[in-house]
Amino acid sequence: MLTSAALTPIAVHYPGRGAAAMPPATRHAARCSTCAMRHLCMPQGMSAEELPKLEAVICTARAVRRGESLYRAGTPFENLYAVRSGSLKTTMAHRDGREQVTGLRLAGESLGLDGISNDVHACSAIALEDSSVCIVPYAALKRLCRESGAMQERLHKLMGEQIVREASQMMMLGSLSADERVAAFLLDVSGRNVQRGYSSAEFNLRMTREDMGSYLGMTLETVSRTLSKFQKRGLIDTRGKFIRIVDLEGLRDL
Amino acid sequence: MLTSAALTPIAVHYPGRGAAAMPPATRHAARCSTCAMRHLCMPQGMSAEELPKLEAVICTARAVRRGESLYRAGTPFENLYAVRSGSLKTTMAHRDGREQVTGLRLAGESLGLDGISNDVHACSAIALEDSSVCIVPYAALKRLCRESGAMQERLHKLMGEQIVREASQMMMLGSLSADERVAAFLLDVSGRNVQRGYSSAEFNLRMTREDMGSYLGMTLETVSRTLSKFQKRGLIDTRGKFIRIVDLEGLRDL
DNA sequence: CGTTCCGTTGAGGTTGTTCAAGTAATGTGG
DNA sequence: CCACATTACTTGAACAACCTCAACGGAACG
Repeated sequence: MLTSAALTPIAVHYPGRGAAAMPPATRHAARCSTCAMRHLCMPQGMSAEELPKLEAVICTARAVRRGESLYRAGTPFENLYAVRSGSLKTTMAHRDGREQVTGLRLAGESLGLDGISNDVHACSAIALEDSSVCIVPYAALKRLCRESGAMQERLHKLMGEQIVREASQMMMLGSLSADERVAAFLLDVSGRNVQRGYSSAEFNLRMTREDMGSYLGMTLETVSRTLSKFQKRGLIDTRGKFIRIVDLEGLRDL
Repeated sequence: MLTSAALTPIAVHYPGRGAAAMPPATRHAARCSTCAMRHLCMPQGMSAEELPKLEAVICTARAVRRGESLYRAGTPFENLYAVRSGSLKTTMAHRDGREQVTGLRLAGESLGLDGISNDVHACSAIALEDSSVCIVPYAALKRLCRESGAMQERLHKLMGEQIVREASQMMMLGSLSADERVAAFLLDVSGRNVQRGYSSAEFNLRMTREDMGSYLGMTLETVSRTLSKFQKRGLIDTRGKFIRIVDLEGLRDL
């Protein structure tokens, strides 16, 4: 769990700015070993002698500006990533060019597993705000996994988690109404914020209404109308991309 | 790729009966090392000395009767499985009890990865016909993966494939019309048949219309109407659960 | 400070759902 | 092996949820 104070301000106190608002010194202090990477790289039970190897492998950082892609569908897969600050969306395209948002990654979460099956990325990853990621060369990580059972376990869990998360998303798309989907999405983001040590009630969702709609299988207009409706009912309080959940139970009950 | 002649009749020549139609002797002959397990367990590049270890770990079989569950959501995760004959669906439930079909597994495909993240299964797996699976104890497989890079690679690819498959399914649910979804589904099953050495044009889909609807995010009535429409247009030829694809290109063009 | 992108809201249309009835398959016990 | 019970599939008609098109106000950004 990411509880490092260094990252907290990014999401909570500088909601409109992202990583850019964090002073460079702080940014530098938030090295992988003390921040988001915990989640990917610091399984409990990793021995003192394994840790340095791990850090040697993983700790290269990369900045991605808002709108830029970290990787593109169809390009060779080489690295996994952990979001250090900011947030990204993953998208997938049809033959006919239609694109859909398939995922949202917040600070502390991992990225890039879609490339493992074919050595080519199946999705594109695009920054929703100026962000920074840790680069984890897959080949090196694989080697490490053969040396360390804890590391192997961690990687398996990461993949397993994504499998379950995507299955839940399929369920959501397949059997929930528009209202239910929006509510479930807000609760999901809220829950992930709690996991990462942030507020469950307030957050900045850097996706546009169109991104949300694409992710939730509906149009941007329906997203907007649904959020307005929730607001009228006193369930949430929204001002553009900033969202406060007022009645969490109310959202859960649909 | 599963090309064993022993399995072919199951899907092609005994469409109405499933594994039950195969004589017991044949069934016994179709041991893991020669059949479905290839896909899970016989990565290219596995050395002669690794192979026996592998077989020692994986080759326990289990029969699952139509309608029975191989595992249930919420039960402890211990094994992965490879479908040896027959087919299963995976389902996931909401808090409120609503169930949705989240996957279809044909002979040669793997099953159970949904349990890795939490050591508890997230889905249930239910046989669509009398089926048989190979049991692969996860703990033993993990050990093996640390000894064999090829095995590690294979497991990673399996998980990666499921991640990509589920992302595609999300796309389908999120942005395709009912017609497109049904067509995509038929093409998907057709393609998987080809991969497994069967006919791309003819197959028995043991799911009910309700299962398909649940999987595709629509009602059973819409599935039925859509299939009827495709039939009228000369795209497919259906008689209950048996489906022949007449105009593959036509389906691709929507 | 203008331009572009984003968000909101309304009116009307379409797709897919719901409810209902009837028919075909499947499985079971006699 | 047949008659029956059950489950699965098909089709129709009315309705609702969501989409499309359109117009406008506001925020973000160079």
